[in-house]
Amino acid sequence: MKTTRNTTAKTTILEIIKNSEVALSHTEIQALSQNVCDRVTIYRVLDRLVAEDVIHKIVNLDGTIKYASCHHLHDDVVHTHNHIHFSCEKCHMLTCLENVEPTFKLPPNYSVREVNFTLSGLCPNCL
Amino acid sequence: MKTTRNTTAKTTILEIIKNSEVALSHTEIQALSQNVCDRVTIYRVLDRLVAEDVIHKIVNLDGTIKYASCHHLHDDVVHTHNHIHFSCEKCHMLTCLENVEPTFKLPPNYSVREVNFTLSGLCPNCL
DNA sequence: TTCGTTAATGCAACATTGTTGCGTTTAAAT
DNA sequence: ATTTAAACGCAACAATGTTGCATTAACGAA
Repeated sequence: MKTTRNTTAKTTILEIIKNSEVALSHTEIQALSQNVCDRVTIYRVLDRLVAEDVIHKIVNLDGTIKYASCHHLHDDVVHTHNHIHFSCEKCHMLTCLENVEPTFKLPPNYSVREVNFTLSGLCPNCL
Repeated sequence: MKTTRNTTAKTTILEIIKNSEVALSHTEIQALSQNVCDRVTIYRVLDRLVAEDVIHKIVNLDGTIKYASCHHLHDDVVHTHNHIHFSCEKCHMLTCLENVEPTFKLPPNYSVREVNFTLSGLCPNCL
C-alpha cells in the first residue's frame, strides 16, 4: 500500500494554510513559504493535501484556484464542501461561510453531487 | 465617442456561441471557428461581447472560463447573471438554468453584488 | 542506530492560457 | 471615394500548471 510522509514542505504549507483566515492561491502560498521548497513541490503537496481531505480547493469568481483548510466541526457528520464562499471585491479575500446553507429548486432529471456557491461584494471589513 | 464595428470575426464567434447549447471556452470556440481569425482576436472579441452584454462569462467548477449568450427573455426586466449553472461531470457541458433562483441566508455586514452558483453532477442526458 | 525501500523533492523542459505592443487592415460614417 | 480609428495579425512575453528523471530523505524494520 501507498504510505504518506510528513515532510518539512508539507508541514510548512499546511501551517500556512491553517494560519490563514482566508483561502490562499498557489502563488500566495509560494510567497509566504519563503523558498521552503520548489514551486513544483507546492503543486504536488497541495494535490496530496486535497486528496487526504485535509484542505479543500475552491475556484474563485475570477477563475483563480484557492486552498483552505477543512474545518471538521462535527466528526459524526459527513464532511461536505457544500457551503458558501464569499469573495470580497475590494480586498480580494476569499472566506468560507461554514454555517450558511443555500437552498434552491431544480428542474427534474438533474442529479446534483457537488455545490459551488460563491458570492461577491463587500466583506464586513471593507463595508 | 467609441463606436463598435461588426466584423466577420465578431459575427462568426457570436454565431458559434448562440448556436451552442452549452457554454464554450476560448479553446473550444477557437476549434469551432476554423481559423476565421487569430487566437488573440478571439480573446478581444470575447471581451468586447461581454462588455456589450451580448454574452456572459462563467467560471466553471474546474476553473476554466466559459462563455454563453445572454437570453434577455423579458426586456422590461433588468438582466442579471445571477442564476444557476450546471456542470455535468460526465459530458462536461455547462448549461444555464435560467429560471432557477437560489435562496440563501447570510451573516450580517456582508454586501452581495454578484452571485455565482454552479452545481455539478449528472445532466438529464447522462443520467 | 543503522539500513533499505520508496515517497517526495529539485531541476529542467515543456504545455497551456492569457496579455501587450505595434504596424497594418478594414468597417462605416462623411 | 475619402477618411479615421476600431479591429486585426503577428511576435513576443508572462503567468500558471505539468511531466520526466535523477537525487534526497522519511520512516519502518533489522
